[in-house]
Amino acid sequence: MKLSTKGRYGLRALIDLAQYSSETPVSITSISARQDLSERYLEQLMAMLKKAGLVKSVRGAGGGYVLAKDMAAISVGDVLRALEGSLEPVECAGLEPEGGCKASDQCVTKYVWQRINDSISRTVDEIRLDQLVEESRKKQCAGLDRTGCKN
Amino acid sequence: MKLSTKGRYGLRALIDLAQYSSETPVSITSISARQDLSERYLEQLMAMLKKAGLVKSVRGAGGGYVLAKDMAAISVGDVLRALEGSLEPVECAGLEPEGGCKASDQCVTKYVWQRINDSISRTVDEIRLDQLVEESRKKQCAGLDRTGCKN
DNA sequence: GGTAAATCCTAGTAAATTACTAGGAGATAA
DNA sequence: TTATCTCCTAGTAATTTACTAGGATTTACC
Repeated sequence: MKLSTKGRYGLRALIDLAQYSSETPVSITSISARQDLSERYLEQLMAMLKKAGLVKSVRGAGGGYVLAKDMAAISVGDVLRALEGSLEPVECAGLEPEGGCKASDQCVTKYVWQRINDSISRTVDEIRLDQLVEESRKKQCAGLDRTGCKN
Repeated sequence: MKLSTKGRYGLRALIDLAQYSSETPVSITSISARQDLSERYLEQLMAMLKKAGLVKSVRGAGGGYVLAKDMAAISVGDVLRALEGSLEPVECAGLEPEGGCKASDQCVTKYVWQRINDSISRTVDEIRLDQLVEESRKKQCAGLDRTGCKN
């Protein structure tokens, strides 16, 4: 039940992007320098966020990334699902009649997995990027030394 | 953010044990037959549950396992934590001053991990084994064909 | 037009983790 | 004494993770 580095790094990167975004796009180089992340790896995470429609890219010199929508319209759930795939703790928790096992409507544990899933979803969907950026400004995280931080 | 087979199989096994427990202990052989699980693997899971104080074992012929406490005193959280280790989505979510990163009190993402952690904990700690056994009896899961079910 | 600064795209890969299997030692009821 | 159990430690194939590597392409600017 651990989040991978994709989710951890990716959310950090997106908060950073939101915080530093203005008219001009923010480059991977600058994000990875501030957040102490591998440029090459971050590149892949940004590709996932782009595919999910959370960021837009500007190619060429002076290019980079900008948020594709308003900060308030992006939830932590959107970000984590883009990077981690489904957040369901067990696959059968979903209601898809295809992937799920046949016994699932008689299955007691399914009830458990579904409740865990619901509580995670509710939580991540109610935290929005603008809240985090606000919080970050308050805490003056800009100068935060990220060296060695894995979260 | 997936639960491993330890948590999935182990919870199923423990519900089965609770359902079939009486004066006589329940053997791994019988649980694994009903639940379609590997005996050898289940052995290891039961050892973890025993170490966590959730079940007691009776050695020798006619032996097996019994719950170490009342069903109502065992939560899904107890079971999953025994089998999966901490359920925290990210290590720094904990308050341990040792393992956590130094920057953690200025760290915005920590707030996110902590909220996810809290919601998972609240959910799994409020579901108790007796509720699941009750539910299982209602649904008559005894005859449920578990062949190939991975959850 | 050339160059530097970017994103884009695909592969490869070492390390860790998962999900088991295997082999036997020890305990106990019949 | 034997069959049926738990207990304990190792081993291991497959998968996943967390990157790194090598370019191709696009674009601003001189």
